[in-house]
Amino acid sequence: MRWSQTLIPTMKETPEGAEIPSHVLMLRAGLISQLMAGAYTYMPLGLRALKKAERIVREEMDAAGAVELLMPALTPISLWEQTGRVQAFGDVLIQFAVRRQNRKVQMALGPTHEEVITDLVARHVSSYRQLPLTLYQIQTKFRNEERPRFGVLRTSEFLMKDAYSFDTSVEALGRSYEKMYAAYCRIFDRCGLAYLPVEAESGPIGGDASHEFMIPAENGEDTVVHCKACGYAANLERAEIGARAPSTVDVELKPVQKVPTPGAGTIAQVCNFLGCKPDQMIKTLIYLADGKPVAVLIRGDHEANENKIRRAAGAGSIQLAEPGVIQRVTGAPVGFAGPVGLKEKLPVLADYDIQFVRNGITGANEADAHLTGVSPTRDFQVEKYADLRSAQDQDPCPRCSAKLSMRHAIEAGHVFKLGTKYSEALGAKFLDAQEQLRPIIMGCYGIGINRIIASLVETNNDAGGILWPVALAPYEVLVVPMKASDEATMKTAERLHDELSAAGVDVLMDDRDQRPGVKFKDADLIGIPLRVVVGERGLKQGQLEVKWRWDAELQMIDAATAVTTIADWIRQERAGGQRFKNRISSACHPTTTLSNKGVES
RNA sequence: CGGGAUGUAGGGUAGCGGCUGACCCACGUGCCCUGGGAGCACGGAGACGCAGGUUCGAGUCCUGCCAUCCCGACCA
Repeated sequence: MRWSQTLIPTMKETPEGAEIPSHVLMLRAGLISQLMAGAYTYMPLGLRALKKAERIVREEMDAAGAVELLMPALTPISLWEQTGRVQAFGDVLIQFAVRRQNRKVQMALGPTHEEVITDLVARHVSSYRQLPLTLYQIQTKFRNEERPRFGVLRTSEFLMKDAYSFDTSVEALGRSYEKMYAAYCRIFDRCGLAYLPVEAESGPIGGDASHEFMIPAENGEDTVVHCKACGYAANLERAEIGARAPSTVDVELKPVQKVPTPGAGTIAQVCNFLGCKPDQMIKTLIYLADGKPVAVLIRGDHEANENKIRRAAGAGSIQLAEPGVIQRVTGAPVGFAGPVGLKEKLPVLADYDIQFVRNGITGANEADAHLTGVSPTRDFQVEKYADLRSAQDQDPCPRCSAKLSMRHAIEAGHVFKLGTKYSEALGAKFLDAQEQLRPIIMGCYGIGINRIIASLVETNNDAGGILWPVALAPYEVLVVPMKASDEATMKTAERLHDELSAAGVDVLMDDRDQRPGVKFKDADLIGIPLRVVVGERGLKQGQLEVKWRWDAELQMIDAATAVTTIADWIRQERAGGQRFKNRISSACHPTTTLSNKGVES
C-alpha cells in the first residue's frame, strides 16, 4: 500500500480531551476518529490492527476446538425478559421499538449473547451425544455506558469475541474451561501483551469459576492484587487477605468515654475533630442481607468488600441500609453507628482486623457523639470474625507470607463458569445416557478485541509514538524513500514494496513528497515494526538501512537480498515476536514489564 | 446519576464589552529545499456550540439547552 493512496491523518498535536497514552496515540497516529462519546470510527490503519487481533483470536479459538457462528446484534426483548436481565442490565441495555405493519416490535441491541446462544442451543441440541460443544462469534456489542471514557477502552459499541461452552457435567465444563483458559494465554501471548490471569468474583458455582485476563497498565480501570513471590493474583473484589498480624495487643485498656463530635459523621471528619488516626476507628456499616439488617465492623482505614460481606452473611444479595433503617436499628443518624449499645439486636460481623483494635473510636449510636476507649470482647460482642474488607497494598498474601501489591489493569478477557442459569431459564436441556432430562452446563468466555489494541498501545509506546509487535501491526514493514523526487530512489522503493508484498509481507510505502523529518516522525508515530529507508547514502553502496521500531540502532543490509532477509525476519517475528519481547521490556514503561507467566490454574 | 471543566477554521491556541476576529500547524499555488515535523511569497477556509437575554454595541456579561472531557458512583 502506498501512503498517498490510503488515509492516514496523523496529528502533530494532541487533540483536546485525549489524556491517556492509548487514546492520544491512536488519535494522533490516525488509527481512530471519534464520532461521538463512546463511538469511534476505525480508520484504515486502526482497522488493520483490529483485524490482526481478530485473526489471532479466531485462529486460537479454532485451534481450541471452538466453532464460529454469527448471531444478530438485533435481539427480541422477550429473550431478556425470560432471564430477568432487562432489569439486571437496566439502562445499559439499548432497547427500542420499531413499527411493523400494525404492531410494534420491542428489541434490544445485544450487550452480550448468553440468551441468544442458549435459545439457539435449546432449539438444536437435545442429546448428550451432541455435547460438548463450544460456539463463538466475533461481533459488535452495544452497551449504553453511563460514562464512556479513555478513548476506545470504554465505548458504547465494541467488538467482542464471545464464546459459550455447553457440557453435560461440571467436570466436563472444567475441561472446556481449561481449554479456553489456555487459548486465552496463547492469544495474549501472541499479541505481545504482558498479561496477568487473575481470580475473579464467581457466581453460583464458586471456587475457581472465573478468571479475568488483565493487562497491567497505569490507566487501567480495574485493580488487581498480585503477589510477586508466589504468583497469586486476583481482582480487588475477589482477593483474599492472609493472616492478620496483631499490632496493638499489649496496650492498657482505657475506659469507654462518650465525646461530642458535632457534625462529624465521616472517618475523616472524626479524625480531624478528635485528632486520631483512621486505623483507631471502628467503622460500623449497616447492611441489609436479604432484607435483614446486619452490622458490619471495618477498621477506619479499610474498605468494606460487599462480596465478602455477602458471603460471610450467607446472603444472596446485600445492600447498604437506607438512612431510615439505620436510624431505627442504631437510634442515630448516618455516621454515628457503633457496635456498643445498638438500639436493636442484630447480628454483628467484624473484619479480622477489628479483633486487634484496642481503645478504638466508634459511633455512640446517638447524633453528634462518638465513643473512645472501645475494645472488642470487653465492650461489644461479635457474632463472627471474617475477611470482610478489600485488600490493600502491603497486605499479607493468602497463599504465602509475602506482601501483596496492587496495580491497575485493563480487563481484556474474562472466562466464567456459568452453570445452568441460562439453560434453565431458556429450557436448554439434554437427554443423558440414562434418559434423564438435564439442563446443559454452560461457560462463557469473552475477549474485547478493541481492548487488545488499546491496551497494546497503552503499554507499548515511547515519546515518538506506538511500538507495535509484528503480530498486531497494521503493516509489518514501512518502506521510506528519502527523496520522492529522485527517480532511482523511487524505483528501488517501488521494487522493494512490490517484491515484499509478493512475498506475503504487509508493506506500507511512504511515497509522499515530504521532507525526511516529516516521514521519520510519522514513521515513529504510527510505529510500524520494521522501517526500511531507501536513500542515497546506502544506495551508492548497494545497501538499505533497516531499523526495528523498538531498537535505537539501525543496521545496513544488502539491497540485492533485502527482500528475502526482511521476509524471513518478519516471518520469525510473526511466530514468536521474540525481538519485540526482548526489547520491549527495557524500552517501554516500567509498569508493563510483568512476566507473561502468571498462569496458575 | 452526583461533582468539576471546556466549547473560537481540519488540529492546537490567543482574543481587554467597541472598527473588517488574531496566531501556529495543516490545506492550495509557485519558488526553493530533501537524513529527524525547513524557508519565502500569495491564497482558501470561521456568522466564535445552539437559543434567548442585558447593552447604543456581545466571541467577551447573564440564563437555559446541547455537546465533549475529567473525578466519583455504576460496569453479567
